[in-house]
Amino acid sequence: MKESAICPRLAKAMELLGKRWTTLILYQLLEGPQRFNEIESALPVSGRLLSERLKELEKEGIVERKVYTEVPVRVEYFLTDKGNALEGAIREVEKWSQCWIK
Amino acid sequence: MKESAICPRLAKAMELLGKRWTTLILYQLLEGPQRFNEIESALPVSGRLLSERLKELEKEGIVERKVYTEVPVRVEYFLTDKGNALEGAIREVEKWSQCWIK
DNA sequence: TCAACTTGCTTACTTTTCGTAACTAGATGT
DNA sequence: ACATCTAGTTACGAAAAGTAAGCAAGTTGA
Repeated sequence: MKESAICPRLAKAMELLGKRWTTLILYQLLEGPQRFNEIESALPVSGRLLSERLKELEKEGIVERKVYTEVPVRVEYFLTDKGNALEGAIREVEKWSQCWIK
Repeated sequence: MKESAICPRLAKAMELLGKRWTTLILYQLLEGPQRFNEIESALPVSGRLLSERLKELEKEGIVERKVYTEVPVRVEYFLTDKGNALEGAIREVEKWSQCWIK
């Protein structure tokens, strides 16, 4: 990698959001808190990748994880303030896709 | 891959925009038409990937390519209407990154 | 008692994509 | 003939993604 002329914050943001599935996972979570299996069913992403992405997003403070020790165990993921702040961007992409994707 | 519950248009959009470098390349082109080497210098992307991405974007009608047969040859890439329509989304991500990325 | 089920993952393995660097094509200039 | 410039392409090892099977913990059913 060579040095970049672009803003490092945007570069960092795109390093996160540009990863496969990440934005669709966040889009899914805009609907509200959701369980692992719910997200997995809603998107064509495998458990392996979903687990990986959710960990990354948790580490970045975009998503939080809450465990309910029920039977069987229930784990819910939801957006933090930082995550919810992405709604504008995600909605813009959604709008664009409605207008421009055949 | 299994079937997805989410809107196929958004899925398609994210398949494009979610690829590494794609959004940063478009961000760069928001500045105006640019040559291959200009984009390559502005971003930490290699010629190999830049070439690949620009072809994809051209195929999707998001970017256009114009060759000037000068000495040496000059090739400029610029956003189509479809590409420019992404400005809102890209600016939202930019704003988010300014507010939320350390 | 104990096999079976459920959720939320993890591991193992294959295929695809990426990153780095070297190389090519076409049109000059020296 | 040889070096130079832009705009790529090619080759190849490394990293990431896709697929499928396995696992732990608690509970239910026989």
